[in-house]
Parts: sequence; structure tokens; C-alpha cells
Amino acid sequence: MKKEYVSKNVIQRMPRYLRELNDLEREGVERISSSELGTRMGLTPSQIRQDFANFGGFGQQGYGYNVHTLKDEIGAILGVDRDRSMILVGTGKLGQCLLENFDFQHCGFTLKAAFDIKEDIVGETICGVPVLNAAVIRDYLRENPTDVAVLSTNRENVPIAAAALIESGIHAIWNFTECEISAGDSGVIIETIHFSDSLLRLGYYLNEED
Amino acid sequence: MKKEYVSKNVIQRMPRYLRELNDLEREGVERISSSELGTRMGLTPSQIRQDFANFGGFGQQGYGYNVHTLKDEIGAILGVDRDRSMILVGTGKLGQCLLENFDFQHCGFTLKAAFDIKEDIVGETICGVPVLNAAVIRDYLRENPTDVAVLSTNRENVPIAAAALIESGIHAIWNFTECEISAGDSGVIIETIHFSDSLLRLGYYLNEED
DNA sequence: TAGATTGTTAATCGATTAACAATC
DNA sequence: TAGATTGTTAATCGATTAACAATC
Repeated sequence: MKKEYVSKNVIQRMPRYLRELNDLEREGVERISSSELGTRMGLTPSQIRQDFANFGGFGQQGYGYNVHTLKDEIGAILGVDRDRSMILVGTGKLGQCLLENFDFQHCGFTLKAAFDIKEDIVGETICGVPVLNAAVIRDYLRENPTDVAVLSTNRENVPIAAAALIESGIHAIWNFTECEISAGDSGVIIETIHFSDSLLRLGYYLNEED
Repeated sequence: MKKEYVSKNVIQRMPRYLRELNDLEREGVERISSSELGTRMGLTPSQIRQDFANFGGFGQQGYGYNVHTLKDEIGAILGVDRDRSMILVGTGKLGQCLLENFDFQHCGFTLKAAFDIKEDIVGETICGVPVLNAAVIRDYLRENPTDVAVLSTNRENVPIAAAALIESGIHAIWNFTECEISAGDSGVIIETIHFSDSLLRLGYYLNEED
């Protein structure tokens, strides 16, 4: 069913489809055509059908798409029905903000532990997640194979932390640091959120205006 | 010098060039060729030269690019040499995290004020930024024309907040909420960071592996 | 059945890569 | 000057859009 390789642009759009389908479901809409969905999302019907075709297509001729089914299918593609294990490395402001606010469960992940180097926070529990000493990351990962690490340390600790994670067999890193992380040939998946890159793009578009 | 329209993909890469050039400068490198830079960043020399060509080209035949000059040129394109005014709407965990940690100045922005609806935080000052009552956003913007609003309210307050900002003449919104914001025909620039979209993409790539 | 709308094939458009003349 | 490397033009590749036969 699934094609061998799906392009980055398509994957970029998939979570947006999922959000829109959640909204539609909340609104009580049961079926939707590619052209209606296109109007709502600012995409062409063609693009929507092409995107879904990458995964085999979920519609029915003459009818369109069942909102609930489509939501579940796309959710499954993105893994929201999974329960992936996760650790968080770096419990600074941003790390704590994620621990306290972000709905990991909703995306198919469970945070098992957090790590930090600061003595005074090690041993505490934040939102049910124990904070362990960063020195034991490697030991922890050996004993508890883990899918993903959220990386939210400060700049200077990124290289050591990333090396420890990659060498201990983490499968993916969700990178919130300002640094570019190289997976080398390890095959580790790296997904990065660069706040400043985003703000600089905004700066560009502001400059363009005047 | 500047072309009429520069494609999204190019703008996406510009902040990355800036980061790499900062690193190079820190390492003491004075000049670099498109092929060296390509090797470092995993891009083709052609792409780099094409990207820069959008802005007129900053190099010299037979020499390459002067790291310092190129950094300044790209910085100027992204507006890091500007001083744009900014407000923050929604001082929850994420809002506070940005206030306390993010280096706005470094990107060319200054946070002038923050807004919230919670009585107990209004009147306080966070990192030198006064927290005002969200009810006065429109008045504030009338009296203090502002370039950008950081939007970090919770889901249910997004529509009112966005409407207030757009109708009061904000130029851009840096959107951290899980919602899609429509600028309508207002011309307001919207730059969004969706944490969950990013994590869902990571989920996709994890699923792909096994 | 007739109408609607898909999945898919073909056409177009844009972005990346390659090649090369210009020139420092 | 000769060598290097740019800026730019041409070729290729991929992604989006359009068209249409399949079919619910």
C-alpha cells in the first residue's frame, strides 16, 4: 500500500491535514471532498488527492472522504496511535515548559524520564517525570531502550548530550537547541525546531514590506 | 539589486547560512568558497551560489566569499541589524520561557510589553517587560504602533487575540499556538511554530523505519 | 442509472544541478 | 599571467496542477 519514499513536502503537510480533520470532526462534519478540504486549507484538490495517493488513497469515488476514517488513517501514518518512549535532556525553562504543557500522549509518546546536570534539580519529579543525573544517560538507555530524546540543553552541552544519545542507540532526537546536530551515519532521525530561524524569516518578510 | 520575489525555499535556508557564518567567524575563518560551504552544510555549491544570486551575489571570482561581509549581508537581509518593536500576548509557561530565555535583541527585535488576562500576573514585570491587561491591547497598539506580536495564549483565546492584533494594525504575528491563524486580506505576516506538527513528522519517520 | 468525485496519468511549472564564460 | 571561483545561462529533475477515465 505504502510507497517506498514519500517526499518531504508531503510529510510537511500531513500533520496539517490531521489538525484540519480534528477540527472537522469537532464541527460534526462526516464527509468531505478534496475540493471542500482544499478551500478550507488553501490547497488545490489535486494536491490533496496526490498527497493521499502516496499512502494508497483513502477516498471513495462519487462520495469523497469520511472524516473519521481519514483522520484515523492519517493519525496512524503519523503514529498517534503508538506509544513511543521518550526522555527529555535538559530541564531548563524550555524543558520544564514542555514537561508541564506539551501533550506528548496526544502525539503518541510517553515521557519516561528527564535528565539534567544541575545537582539541585536531580532527584525531583516534574509532572510525574523523574529528573535523573545526566551522567547516567548512557546507563539508562542501555537498560531502557528509548525511541526519542527531546534535546533542550543549553548550547555548550549539546555536543556531549547528542553524542551520548546517538552512541547509546536512541532512534530519534527532537532538537530544540540552536545547534545543528549531525547524525553521521548512525541513521538517527533528527527533527529540529529552531526558534530563531523562524523569527529571522519573519524579519525577512517584514523587511520585504517596506 | 534585490529581486522582486524570492522563493520560500531560499528564505528557509537563509537563517541557516547565517548560523553557519557565525560559526565560521567564531572559528576564525576569513574566506570560504561555495564548495567548502556546501560541504559543511550538505548543500551543492550551485545551490548556494543560486541562493545568493537572488540578492545580487556577494562573492568575488577566484576568491570566494568573505565570511564577515557575507554574514553582515545575510544578517541585513534577515533584519538582525534592525530594531523592531514587539509585544508578547499570553504569559503562560511558554510565554514566560520566551521572555526569560530567548534572545530577541540578537534577531533584531525588542520586547516592549506583554499581555495576559490573568489578574494575578498583570502589573508584574518579567525580565524588564511589564505585563499589561489583555483588555487594553487595542489601546496599547493605537498608542504604540508595533511591528510584531508573539502569540502564546492558550487555544481558546487565540481567535480574540488574533483579531485584536490584526485589527489594530500589527505587521506580523509569531504564532506559537496550535491554531492556524488567518490573516485574511489584512496583509499581516504570519510565521508559525507548531510543536506538535514537528513531533508528528518525527513520528512518521520513526514508523517508516520499522 | 446519472452525478459526483475519486485515483491516476499527462502537462506544466518551479527548483535544483550542471556547465561555462566572465573576471578577480 | 594563470588558477580559481564566481555569477549566470542551460539542462535536469521533482513537485504541483490539470485532465480524465474509473467507479461508487
